[in-house]
Amino acid sequence: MTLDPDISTPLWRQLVDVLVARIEDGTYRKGGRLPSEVSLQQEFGVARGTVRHALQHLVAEGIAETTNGKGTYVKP
Amino acid sequence: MTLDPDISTPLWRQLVDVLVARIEDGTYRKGGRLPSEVSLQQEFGVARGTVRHALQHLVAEGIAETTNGKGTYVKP
Amino acid sequence: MTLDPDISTPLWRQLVDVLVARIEDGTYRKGGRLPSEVSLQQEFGVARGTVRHALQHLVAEGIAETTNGKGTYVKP
Amino acid sequence: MTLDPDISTPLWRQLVDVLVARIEDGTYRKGGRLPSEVSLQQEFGVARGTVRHALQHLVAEGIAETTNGKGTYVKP
DNA sequence: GTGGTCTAGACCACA
DNA sequence: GTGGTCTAGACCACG
Repeated sequence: MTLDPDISTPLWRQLVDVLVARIEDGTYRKGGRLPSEVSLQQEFGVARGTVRHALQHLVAEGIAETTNGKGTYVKP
Repeated sequence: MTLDPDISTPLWRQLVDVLVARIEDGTYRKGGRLPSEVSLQQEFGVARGTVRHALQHLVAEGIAETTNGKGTYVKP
Repeated sequence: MTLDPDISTPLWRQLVDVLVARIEDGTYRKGGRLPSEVSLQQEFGVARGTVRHALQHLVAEGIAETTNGKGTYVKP
Repeated sequence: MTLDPDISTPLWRQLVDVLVARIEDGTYRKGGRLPSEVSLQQEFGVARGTVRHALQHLVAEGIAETTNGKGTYVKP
Protein backbone atom coordinates (compact mmCIF):
# COMPACT_ATOMS: atom_id res chain seq x y z
CA MET A 1 0.00 0.00 0.00
CA THR A 2 1.44 3.34 -0.95
CA LEU A 3 0.20 6.89 -0.95
CA ASP A 4 0.44 9.38 -3.77
CA PRO A 5 2.69 12.38 -3.08
CA ASP A 6 1.66 14.14 -6.28
CA ILE A 7 -2.03 14.77 -5.91
CA SER A 8 -3.24 17.76 -3.95
CA THR A 9 -4.74 15.85 -1.03
CA PRO A 10 -2.28 15.98 1.90
CA LEU A 11 -0.52 12.75 2.71
CA TRP A 12 -1.89 12.63 6.23
CA ARG A 13 -5.44 12.90 4.90
CA GLN A 14 -4.84 10.12 2.40
CA LEU A 15 -3.57 8.10 5.33
CA VAL A 16 -6.67 8.91 7.36
CA ASP A 17 -8.79 7.66 4.49
CA VAL A 18 -6.88 4.41 4.24
CA LEU A 19 -7.10 3.81 7.98
CA VAL A 20 -10.81 4.57 8.09
CA ALA A 21 -11.37 2.23 5.15
CA ARG A 22 -9.48 -0.52 6.93
CA ILE A 23 -11.53 -0.01 10.06
CA GLU A 24 -14.73 -0.19 8.06
CA ASP A 25 -13.76 -3.31 6.15
CA GLY A 26 -12.65 -5.01 9.36
CA THR A 27 -8.91 -5.10 8.69
CA TYR A 28 -8.57 -3.18 11.94
CA ARG A 29 -11.22 -4.46 14.32
CA LYS A 30 -13.28 -2.24 16.63
CA GLY A 31 -11.71 -2.41 20.05
CA GLY A 32 -8.49 -3.70 18.49
CA ARG A 33 -5.14 -2.00 18.29
CA LEU A 34 -3.89 -0.14 15.27
CA PRO A 35 -0.35 -0.84 14.04
CA SER A 36 2.32 1.18 15.85
CA GLU A 37 3.37 4.56 14.52
CA VAL A 38 6.67 3.12 13.33
CA SER A 39 4.92 0.27 11.49
CA LEU A 40 2.62 2.66 9.67
CA GLN A 41 5.55 4.96 8.92
CA GLN A 42 7.36 2.07 7.26
CA GLU A 43 4.36 0.58 5.47
CA PHE A 44 3.36 3.85 3.83
CA GLY A 45 6.80 5.34 3.46
CA VAL A 46 5.90 8.60 5.15
CA ALA A 47 7.46 10.62 7.95
CA ARG A 48 6.51 9.96 11.52
CA GLY A 49 4.92 13.39 11.87
CA THR A 50 2.55 12.49 9.08
CA VAL A 51 1.51 9.31 10.82
CA ARG A 52 1.02 11.18 14.11
CA HIS A 53 -1.05 13.82 12.39
CA ALA A 54 -3.31 11.20 10.85
CA LEU A 55 -3.72 9.29 14.11
CA GLN A 56 -4.48 12.48 16.04
CA HIS A 57 -7.13 13.22 13.49
CA LEU A 58 -8.76 9.87 14.17
CA VAL A 59 -8.63 10.58 17.89
CA ALA A 60 -10.11 14.05 17.42
CA GLU A 61 -12.95 12.54 15.43
CA GLY A 62 -13.64 10.04 18.18
CA ILE A 63 -12.79 7.08 15.96
CA ALA A 64 -9.74 5.99 17.92
CA GLU A 65 -8.25 6.38 21.35
CA THR A 66 -4.61 6.48 22.26
CA THR A 67 -2.95 5.36 25.48
CA ASN A 68 0.60 6.29 26.29
CA GLY A 69 2.84 3.25 26.27
CA LYS A 70 0.20 0.91 24.88
CA GLY A 71 -0.85 2.10 21.47
CA THR A 72 -3.81 3.45 19.56
CA TYR A 73 -7.07 1.55 19.70
CA VAL A 74 -10.17 1.65 17.52
CA LYS A 75 -13.19 2.69 19.56
CA PRO A 76 -16.03 0.15 19.55
CA MET B 1 -8.38 8.92 43.88
CA THR B 2 -7.35 8.97 40.26
CA LEU B 3 -4.78 10.82 38.21
CA ASP B 4 -5.49 12.72 35.03
CA PRO B 5 -3.81 11.29 31.92
CA ASP B 6 -4.90 14.26 29.79
CA ILE B 7 -3.12 17.24 31.31
CA SER B 8 0.50 17.86 30.51
CA THR B 9 1.88 17.20 34.00
CA PRO B 10 3.52 13.76 33.99
CA LEU B 11 1.67 11.10 35.91
CA TRP B 12 4.60 10.49 38.25
CA ARG B 13 4.64 14.17 39.21
CA GLN B 14 0.91 14.19 39.88
CA LEU B 15 1.51 11.17 42.06
CA VAL B 16 4.28 12.98 43.95
CA ASP B 17 1.86 15.83 44.64
CA VAL B 18 -0.81 13.50 45.97
CA LEU B 19 1.64 11.68 48.23
CA VAL B 20 3.08 14.92 49.59
CA ALA B 21 -0.43 16.21 50.25
CA ARG B 22 -1.29 13.05 52.14
CA ILE B 23 1.84 13.34 54.22
CA GLU B 24 1.02 16.94 55.05
CA ASP B 25 -2.58 16.24 56.00
CA GLY B 26 -1.55 13.30 58.14
CA THR B 27 -2.99 10.49 56.03
CA TYR B 28 0.55 9.12 55.93
CA ARG B 29 2.16 9.85 59.28
CA LYS B 30 5.77 10.98 59.73
CA GLY B 31 7.84 7.96 60.61
CA GLY B 32 5.13 5.69 59.25
CA ARG B 33 5.24 3.44 56.22
CA LEU B 34 3.84 4.39 52.87
CA PRO B 35 1.68 1.84 51.02
CA SER B 36 3.68 -0.69 48.99
CA GLU B 37 4.53 0.02 45.38
CA VAL B 38 2.00 -2.56 44.25
CA SER B 39 -0.76 -1.00 46.39
CA LEU B 40 -0.12 2.44 44.96
CA GLN B 41 0.06 0.99 41.48
CA GLN B 42 -3.41 -0.49 41.92
CA GLU B 43 -4.94 2.50 43.71
CA PHE B 44 -3.88 4.99 41.04
CA GLY B 45 -4.06 2.68 38.04
CA VAL B 46 -0.54 3.33 36.84
CA ALA B 47 2.44 1.09 36.10
CA ARG B 48 4.89 0.18 38.82
CA GLY B 49 7.65 2.11 37.08
CA THR B 50 5.63 5.29 37.43
CA VAL B 51 5.06 4.62 41.14
CA ARG B 52 8.79 3.94 41.63
CA HIS B 53 9.72 7.13 39.83
CA ALA B 54 7.48 9.13 42.15
CA LEU B 55 8.76 7.41 45.30
CA GLN B 56 12.39 7.89 44.23
CA HIS B 57 11.62 11.56 43.81
CA LEU B 58 10.41 11.75 47.42
CA VAL B 59 13.59 9.98 48.51
CA ALA B 60 15.76 12.36 46.49
CA GLU B 61 14.04 15.30 48.16
CA GLY B 62 14.67 13.81 51.58
CA ILE B 63 10.97 13.40 52.30
CA ALA B 64 11.01 9.61 52.45
CA GLU B 65 13.43 6.79 52.96
CA THR B 66 13.31 3.34 51.47
CA THR B 67 14.55 0.04 52.83
CA ASN B 68 14.87 -3.03 50.66
CA GLY B 69 12.49 -5.77 51.67
CA LYS B 70 10.65 -3.58 54.18
CA GLY B 71 9.10 -0.61 52.48
CA THR B 72 9.22 3.14 52.10
CA TYR B 73 8.94 5.31 55.21
CA VAL B 74 8.12 8.97 55.71
CA LYS B 75 11.01 10.77 57.38
CA PRO B 76 10.14 12.40 60.71
CA MET C 1 32.88 -3.04 25.18
CA THR C 2 30.46 -5.23 27.06
CA LEU C 3 29.06 -5.31 30.54
CA ASP C 4 29.05 -8.32 32.83
CA PRO C 5 25.58 -9.62 33.71
CA ASP C 6 26.96 -12.09 36.23
CA ILE C 7 28.58 -9.94 38.89
CA SER C 8 26.41 -8.32 41.52
CA THR C 9 26.99 -4.72 40.46
CA PRO C 10 23.89 -3.53 38.63
CA LEU C 11 24.27 -3.06 34.91
CA TRP C 12 23.39 0.63 35.09
CA ARG C 13 26.16 1.21 37.63
CA GLN C 14 28.70 -0.60 35.48
CA LEU C 15 27.57 1.62 32.65
CA VAL C 16 28.06 4.74 34.80
CA ASP C 17 31.61 3.60 35.52
CA VAL C 18 32.40 3.07 31.85
CA LEU C 19 30.99 6.47 30.87
CA VAL C 20 32.88 8.27 33.64
CA ALA C 21 36.08 6.50 32.60
CA ARG C 22 35.57 7.59 29.01
CA ILE C 23 35.00 11.17 30.10
CA GLU C 24 38.16 11.10 32.18
CA ASP C 25 40.32 9.62 29.43
CA GLY C 26 38.96 12.08 26.92
CA THR C 27 36.97 9.68 24.75
CA TYR C 28 34.00 11.88 25.52
CA ARG C 29 35.21 15.47 25.71
CA LYS C 30 34.04 18.04 28.26
CA GLY C 31 31.40 20.18 26.66
CA GLY C 32 30.87 17.53 23.98
CA ARG C 33 27.84 15.36 23.38
CA LEU C 34 27.52 11.82 24.64
CA PRO C 35 26.25 9.16 22.22
CA SER C 36 22.46 8.98 22.02
CA GLU C 37 20.55 6.67 24.32
CA VAL C 38 19.82 4.34 21.43
CA SER C 39 23.51 4.18 20.45
CA LEU C 40 24.57 3.29 23.98
CA GLN C 41 21.75 0.77 24.20
CA GLN C 42 23.09 -0.99 21.13
CA GLU C 43 26.77 -0.72 22.03
CA PHE C 44 26.32 -2.24 25.47
CA GLY C 45 23.46 -4.58 24.66
CA VAL C 46 21.17 -3.32 27.41
CA ALA C 47 17.67 -1.92 27.44
CA ARG C 48 17.07 1.78 27.00
CA GLY C 49 15.74 2.08 30.55
CA THR C 50 19.09 0.92 31.86
CA VAL C 51 20.91 3.48 29.72
CA ARG C 52 18.58 6.23 30.91
CA HIS C 53 19.09 5.26 34.53
CA ALA C 54 22.85 5.55 34.08
CA LEU C 55 22.63 8.89 32.28
CA GLN C 56 20.27 10.32 34.88
CA HIS C 57 22.80 9.31 37.49
CA LEU C 58 25.47 11.35 35.71
CA VAL C 59 23.07 14.29 35.55
CA ALA C 60 22.24 13.96 39.24
CA GLU C 61 25.96 14.02 40.04
CA GLY C 62 26.42 17.15 37.98
CA ILE C 63 28.70 15.41 35.49
CA ALA C 64 26.39 15.74 32.51
CA GLU C 65 23.45 17.78 31.39
CA THR C 66 20.59 16.74 29.17
CA THR C 67 18.51 18.74 26.73
CA ASN C 68 15.27 17.42 25.29
CA GLY C 69 15.49 16.83 21.57
CA LYS C 70 19.23 17.52 21.43
CA GLY C 71 21.12 15.07 23.57
CA THR C 72 23.20 14.67 26.69
CA TYR C 73 26.32 16.80 27.11
CA VAL C 74 29.36 16.48 29.36
CA LYS C 75 29.64 19.50 31.64
CA PRO C 76 32.89 21.46 31.24
CA MET D 1 0.01 -31.58 38.48
CA THR D 2 0.79 -31.58 42.18
CA LEU D 3 3.76 -32.47 44.31
CA ASP D 4 3.74 -34.67 47.39
CA PRO D 5 4.65 -32.84 50.61
CA ASP D 6 4.75 -36.08 52.63
CA ILE D 7 7.51 -38.11 51.06
CA SER D 8 11.09 -37.46 52.07
CA THR D 9 12.26 -36.03 48.76
CA PRO D 10 12.40 -32.22 49.06
CA LEU D 11 9.72 -30.33 47.16
CA TRP D 12 12.24 -28.42 45.07
CA ARG D 13 13.82 -31.71 43.94
CA GLN D 14 10.44 -33.13 42.99
CA LEU D 15 9.91 -29.96 41.02
CA VAL D 16 13.28 -30.35 39.31
CA ASP D 17 12.30 -33.86 38.29
CA VAL D 18 8.99 -32.69 36.84
CA LEU D 19 10.63 -29.89 34.91
CA VAL D 20 13.35 -32.16 33.54
CA ALA D 21 10.72 -34.68 32.52
CA ARG D 22 8.76 -32.00 30.71
CA ILE D 23 11.88 -30.86 28.89
CA GLU D 24 12.64 -34.39 27.84
CA ASP D 25 9.12 -35.14 26.61
CA GLY D 26 9.04 -31.86 24.72
CA THR D 27 6.44 -30.04 26.81
CA TYR D 28 9.09 -27.41 27.27
CA ARG D 29 11.06 -27.13 24.04
CA LYS D 30 14.82 -26.70 23.85
CA GLY D 31 15.53 -23.05 23.28
CA GLY D 32 12.06 -22.20 24.53
CA ARG D 33 11.05 -20.35 27.65
CA LEU D 34 9.96 -22.02 30.85
CA PRO D 35 6.82 -20.72 32.57
CA SER D 36 7.42 -17.75 34.85
CA GLU D 37 8.28 -18.29 38.51
CA VAL D 38 4.83 -17.10 39.51
CA SER D 39 3.13 -19.48 37.08
CA LEU D 40 5.06 -22.46 38.41
CA GLN D 41 4.40 -21.32 41.97
CA GLN D 42 0.68 -21.35 41.27
CA GLU D 43 0.60 -24.54 39.21
CA PHE D 44 2.42 -26.59 41.83
CA GLY D 45 1.12 -24.80 44.90
CA VAL D 46 4.57 -24.21 46.36
CA ALA D 47 6.36 -21.16 47.71
CA ARG D 48 8.30 -18.91 45.38
CA GLY D 49 11.57 -19.79 47.11
CA THR D 50 10.97 -23.41 46.21
CA VAL D 51 10.48 -22.55 42.58
CA ARG D 52 13.59 -20.38 42.55
CA HIS D 53 15.62 -23.12 44.19
CA ALA D 54 14.53 -25.62 41.55
CA LEU D 55 15.23 -23.25 38.66
CA GLN D 56 18.65 -22.36 40.03
CA HIS D 57 19.39 -26.05 40.17
CA LEU D 58 18.59 -26.38 36.47
CA VAL D 59 20.84 -23.43 35.74
CA ALA D 60 23.66 -24.88 37.85
CA GLU D 61 23.37 -28.14 35.92
CA GLY D 62 23.58 -26.29 32.64
CA ILE D 63 20.09 -27.36 31.60
CA ALA D 64 18.62 -23.89 31.61
CA GLU D 65 19.72 -20.31 31.42
CA THR D 66 18.11 -17.32 33.03
CA THR D 67 18.07 -13.73 31.84
CA ASN D 68 16.96 -10.92 34.08
CA GLY D 69 13.71 -9.39 32.90
CA LYS D 70 13.09 -12.02 30.24
CA GLY D 71 12.72 -15.39 31.86
CA THR D 72 14.34 -18.77 32.09
CA TYR D 73 15.13 -20.62 28.88
CA VAL D 74 15.91 -24.26 28.15
CA LYS D 75 19.37 -24.61 26.66
CA PRO D 76 19.42 -26.25 23.22
C1' DG E 1 15.89 11.74 15.63
C1' DT E 2 16.68 13.23 20.32
C1' DG E 3 15.29 12.74 25.07
C1' DG E 4 10.71 12.15 28.17
C1' DT E 5 6.93 9.37 29.80
C1' DC E 6 4.54 5.16 30.34
C1' DT E 7 3.08 0.24 30.14
C1' DA E 8 3.61 -4.63 31.19
C1' DG E 9 5.84 -8.07 33.12
C1' DA E 10 9.92 -10.73 34.06
C1' DC E 11 13.78 -12.17 37.59
C1' DC E 12 16.83 -10.66 41.88
C1' DA E 13 17.91 -9.61 46.78
C1' DC E 14 16.42 -8.73 51.22
C1' DA E 15 13.78 -9.68 55.47
C1' DG F 1 6.03 -9.96 50.11
C1' DT F 2 8.88 -5.84 49.93
C1' DG F 3 11.79 -2.98 47.12
C1' DG F 4 15.68 -3.41 43.20
C1' DT F 5 17.00 -4.37 38.47
C1' DC F 6 16.02 -5.27 33.80
C1' DT F 7 13.72 -6.08 29.29
C1' DA F 8 10.89 -4.70 25.38
C1' DG F 9 8.41 -1.60 23.14
C1' DA F 10 4.80 1.83 22.86
C1' DC F 11 3.45 7.06 22.42
C1' DC F 12 4.86 12.23 23.58
C1' DA F 13 7.39 16.66 23.11
C1' DC F 14 11.09 19.09 21.44
C1' DG F 15 14.21 20.77 17.61
